[in-house]
Amino acid sequence: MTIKVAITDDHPIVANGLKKILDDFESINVVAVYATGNDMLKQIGTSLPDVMLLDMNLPDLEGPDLARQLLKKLPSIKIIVLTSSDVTVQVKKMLQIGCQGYLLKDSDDKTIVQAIETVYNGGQFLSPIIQQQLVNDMFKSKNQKQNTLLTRREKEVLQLITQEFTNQEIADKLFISLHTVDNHRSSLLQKLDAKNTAGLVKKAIENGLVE
Amino acid sequence: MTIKVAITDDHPIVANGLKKILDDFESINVVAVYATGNDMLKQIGTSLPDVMLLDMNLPDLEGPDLARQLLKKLPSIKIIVLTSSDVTVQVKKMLQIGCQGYLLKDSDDKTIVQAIETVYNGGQFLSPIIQQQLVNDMFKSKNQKQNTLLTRREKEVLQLITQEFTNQEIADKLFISLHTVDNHRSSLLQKLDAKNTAGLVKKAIENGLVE
DNA sequence: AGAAAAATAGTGGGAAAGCACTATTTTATT
DNA sequence: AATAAAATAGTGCTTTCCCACTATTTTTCT
Repeated sequence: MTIKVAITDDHPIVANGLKKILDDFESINVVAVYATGNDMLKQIGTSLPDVMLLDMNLPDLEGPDLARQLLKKLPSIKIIVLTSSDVTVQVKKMLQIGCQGYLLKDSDDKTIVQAIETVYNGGQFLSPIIQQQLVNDMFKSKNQKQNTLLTRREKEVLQLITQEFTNQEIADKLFISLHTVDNHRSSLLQKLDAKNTAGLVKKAIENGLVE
Repeated sequence: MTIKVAITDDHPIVANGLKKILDDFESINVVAVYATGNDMLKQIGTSLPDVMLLDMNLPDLEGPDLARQLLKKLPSIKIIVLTSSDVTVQVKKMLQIGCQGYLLKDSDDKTIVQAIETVYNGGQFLSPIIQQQLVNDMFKSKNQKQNTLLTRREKEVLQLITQEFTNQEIADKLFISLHTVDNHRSSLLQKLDAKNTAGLVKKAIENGLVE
């Protein structure tokens, strides 16, 4: 029994490195390596892997979107998200979509193989640090806010704020009223636990919402 | 003639992947892989590589410090900085210290090998994108501001701004008047070419003035 | 010692951000 | 089809930010 694994990562070092690491294991067969989300979606039909190692931060498509589309095409595929960031908000989102694993890039060979085998057998695998963070997060959110997830519009507004636009300029750009922008801004301050613009920008950068 | 190469990177996937990639080339011999800066410094005497592939963002030591210490121990070693960020300020710093190469992690196998061979033969190697950015940066700085240098007080104020303090709060903290803080803030806006608080925070983070 | 740069403090005014609300319409989700 | 979430828009108000000045004192450098 060999597990068919595919890799999607735009960093050749990571992608090729992973492939070489996995090639050493007899139980695993790397059937494809993709550099972009679109490449992967187009060609996935020919490789039909059991497990996909998916980088969160691809240049062309956002992680959650890509995962959703992939699952639509191959509903039985197991996705392990590969990332160097450990932002719990993103982890939650990916798990909600239906990903079975979440690995930080500083995992060693054995952990990766273990993760692949676990999800292949119907299990779930999270990097220990992430698991811990999720638990901590649950405790926190019970006491305070469960709504750390930003909406589409809030993200747009936040991004424009980091680009040094004023509320009025943002309103013009999005064809909405100044008041609406102000409202979004207030929600952002609340959700991100920030005091002012400075805090918003910091959180935006921390959460990878900039550039 | 084989080139002795060592790797220092805290991400096992990257480190092991790199090793496996380089093992395929006969002209290169990977003599050591280190996960932390301190490990590397301690054990570097036994491996004595010609070229070091050095990750910028190690958990224990800052990139510039580590490079300096490494060069003190092995003055003839060639260092290629490996990074996923392409912040020109950091690139400049590392080159100034005496690193010979700067590679983005999304370089492919051949580029990496080429970089190793180039620096081994006394040359310099930069990822094309970085090279371009450095050139652009030079042009910019010649046309406009040579005064990107912030004063002691300006840096203090900027740091407090990123910590979400208001001008009044900053004034109280530094035992100066609100007006003085306001003045520093204005200089910061000018010097950093920012429009507002959002811009200040972005620049502060870009230039590594936060945390 | 003298010049230059930095830090200090001020006035006055306009623009922007932030807060606390209410309220309607549109979009998702089930 | 019903409910919840998100997006929209508003009022009124206060605080903070940003700008353009002037001006004095303190540090730093040559």
